[in-house]
Amino acid sequence: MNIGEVSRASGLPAKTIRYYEDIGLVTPQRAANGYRTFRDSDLHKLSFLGRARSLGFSIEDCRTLLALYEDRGRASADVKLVAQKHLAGIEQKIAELQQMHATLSHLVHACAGDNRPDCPILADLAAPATAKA
Amino acid sequence: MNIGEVSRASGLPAKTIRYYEDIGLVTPQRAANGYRTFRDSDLHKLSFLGRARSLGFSIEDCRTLLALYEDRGRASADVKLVAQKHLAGIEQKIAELQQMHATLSHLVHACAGDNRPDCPILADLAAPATAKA
DNA sequence: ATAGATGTTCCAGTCACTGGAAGGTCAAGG
DNA sequence: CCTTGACCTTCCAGTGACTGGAACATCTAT
Repeated sequence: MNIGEVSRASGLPAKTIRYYEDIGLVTPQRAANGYRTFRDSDLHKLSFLGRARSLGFSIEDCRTLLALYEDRGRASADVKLVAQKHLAGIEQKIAELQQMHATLSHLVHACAGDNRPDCPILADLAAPATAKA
Repeated sequence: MNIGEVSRASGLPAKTIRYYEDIGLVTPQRAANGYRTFRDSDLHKLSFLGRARSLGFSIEDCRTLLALYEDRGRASADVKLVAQKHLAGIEQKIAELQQMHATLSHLVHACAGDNRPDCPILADLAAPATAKA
């Protein structure tokens, strides 16, 4: 398979696939004309990567997960640990975003949004330490 | 005030303050020795920026908000629009993260986490389109 | 005089791509 | 045989918002 075909099959942009080769996540073979030639196993890896990335795993996590996937003697505990750490990171990000959301939605609600200059949003940004509402 | 003092007062790292000068968000004066000299208004701006950034506004949003803040003839509607767009972005990110969280926590839960190789997490990553649970 | 804290600039790296330029290769149609 | 268009190649630069570090100047206190 050429890169266009694996791109369609994996859902990953060709640019991304080349990048993954660059950083050593896949190692397609080369045809005589210089074109990359992907085996089924390469496509499989790329799909794995696409799915792991879509769950928010970092590239380094993906590298680890891929290595574990290919290690038939792995301990599932190792996989679980990677996933749990990532899960904790996600939870933290959600909490941060929810905090922002609470503050911002409160401010947006309080803002008239008309043609007058008075604006509680700007007032809040300008006066951080002040108690509000 | 020198950069160290405004750094302590604003809570922003000196590096960040220099960066903000680089991109034109603040324009401190210079003393004869080449040191940056910050006025109260500069510190005020930096605090504003720090707070806006902590609410997740992009640098470009911050630039807009700062301009609106300093425009006494602004319409609060303009401010509100910026905030609402940002709020929508936050809501989308939260939704994405919650989707990831749901999938991942399900998988983590299903994984024994022992020294055997069988692992539903890897199984899921390897078989994306398959129904699970 | 000197030590240590503070300041300066500039360059490079982060993360995971993404865009674009400049050019080689291939299959189909005239 | 030639051209057109789709596909492929490499390489360089940019994204966002800093952050780290090197190499050097300046200030403050002893």
